[in-house]
Amino acid sequence: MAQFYDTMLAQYIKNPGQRWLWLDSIAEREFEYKMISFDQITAKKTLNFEEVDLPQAAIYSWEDVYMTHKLYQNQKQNPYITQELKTDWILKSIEFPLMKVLSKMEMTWIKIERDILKWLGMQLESAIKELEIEIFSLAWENFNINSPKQLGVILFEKMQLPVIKKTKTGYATDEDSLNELIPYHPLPALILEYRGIAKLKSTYIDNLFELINPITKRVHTTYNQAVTTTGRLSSSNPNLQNIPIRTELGKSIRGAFIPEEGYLLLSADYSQIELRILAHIARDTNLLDAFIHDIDVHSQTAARIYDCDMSMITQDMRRVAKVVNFGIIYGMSAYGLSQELKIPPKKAQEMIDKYFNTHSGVKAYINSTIEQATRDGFVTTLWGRKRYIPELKSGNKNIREFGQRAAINMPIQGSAADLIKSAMINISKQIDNKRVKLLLQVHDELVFEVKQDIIKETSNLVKECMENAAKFSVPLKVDINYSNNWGEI
DNA sequence: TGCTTCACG
DNA sequence: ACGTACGTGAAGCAA
Repeated sequence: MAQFYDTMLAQYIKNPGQRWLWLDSIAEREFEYKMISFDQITAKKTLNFEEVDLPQAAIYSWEDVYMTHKLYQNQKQNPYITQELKTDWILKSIEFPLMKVLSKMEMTWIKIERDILKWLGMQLESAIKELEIEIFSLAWENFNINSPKQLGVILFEKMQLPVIKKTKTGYATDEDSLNELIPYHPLPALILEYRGIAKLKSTYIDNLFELINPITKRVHTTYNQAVTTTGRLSSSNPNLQNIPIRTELGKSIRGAFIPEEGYLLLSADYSQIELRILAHIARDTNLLDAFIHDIDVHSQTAARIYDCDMSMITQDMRRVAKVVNFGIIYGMSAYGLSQELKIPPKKAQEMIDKYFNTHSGVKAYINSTIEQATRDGFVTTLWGRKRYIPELKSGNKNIREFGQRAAINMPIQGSAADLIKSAMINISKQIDNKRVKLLLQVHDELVFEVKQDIIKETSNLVKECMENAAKFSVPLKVDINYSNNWGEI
């Protein structure tokens, strides 16, 4: 088997925070060499050979080959990549093999039922029209509802509604602000409804429609392997990692994603993966206990925060605890929690104190991570993926505190990314590519297209692979679902 | 191009 | 006193 190497991925692993990973930027930075750009050799940005300056084009081609090789040599001698074994390991054991998995996923594509999408689009179109009429009559004039600027004038000047908060450029009209205005006037609620529908239509129906290949009836996404600072993938054109799911209307859009005739869509998602990883890294007694004994972790956290028995926990207490658990992973402040829960900052602070009093492992993890990150200038995942955080040394308190939150989050989010990447590589080696196709990765979820008659054994294989992708001090749990569309999964 | 808003994990 | 939860990508507006 031929050796694989990719200079861009190596550069990414060396420092995922670097903004420009394209060869020309790296050549300029590392070798102080300015490469000829594509635009420079083609007058009209097309590959029309009559308009190409051939001697220039020859140099252009040579540069691509030569600079790639030069960079390769440079990386091979770089003490960073040769001496730091773990970083080298990430590259060889995760990123290079993953490259082949992703390329297969990109070439497979996912099928879309055009008629469902078209029908939904028409429904939304008429809903939007009706809302427009209602909004314009309440505002006593026609205006562009999509323009935050024009909307601000209507709400805060014409209607004299109280200004909740401001942005750099004017009045804030985001969801939170509009929600607070609901008691004063019927307009804000209608605007929110309009926005929700308009957003779904333009981003997830109109755009998606244009990206369907008329012959194959499929869309293909691009997986970006070298963009995030934590090691996650991202997806674009279209972004299939943010297809709606949280509302009924959103879910109906997922219903248009269907499998090939004779196949089913199989979805496998890690349950509470980031909290499990936190339990493992922080060795927190409470979290370990919850996952080892398969106790609902949010209810358990609620019992600690409210200092009561698990049997006393209401739905609302559990909801609050869930917000706290997420907040911990993001390094939240009392203020942030108070905003999220719409409670006074003082109450939020009490809740956080209570959490840290009962979760000393998590508290110690946060403190030691910030200390280590500030000392070393970087954090790592369990697999050794690295992220530099220069913000930690900033003289600006806000920037510094942002660095601390990023330092708390990256080892958790990044380890989850490493984990699912390993699972993807493993699964790909074990499936029959004609009958089982990996289509999507959505951070903690994998979606496959599976021939109907082997759905049971494939489910088991995928579950096994994902749950055993790492040996942690807590078990990993994967939920499996399959259906004839992505909406019912 | 930058900003605002909002979809997802 | 100050700003305030991590990581993304896309659409639409305004300049």
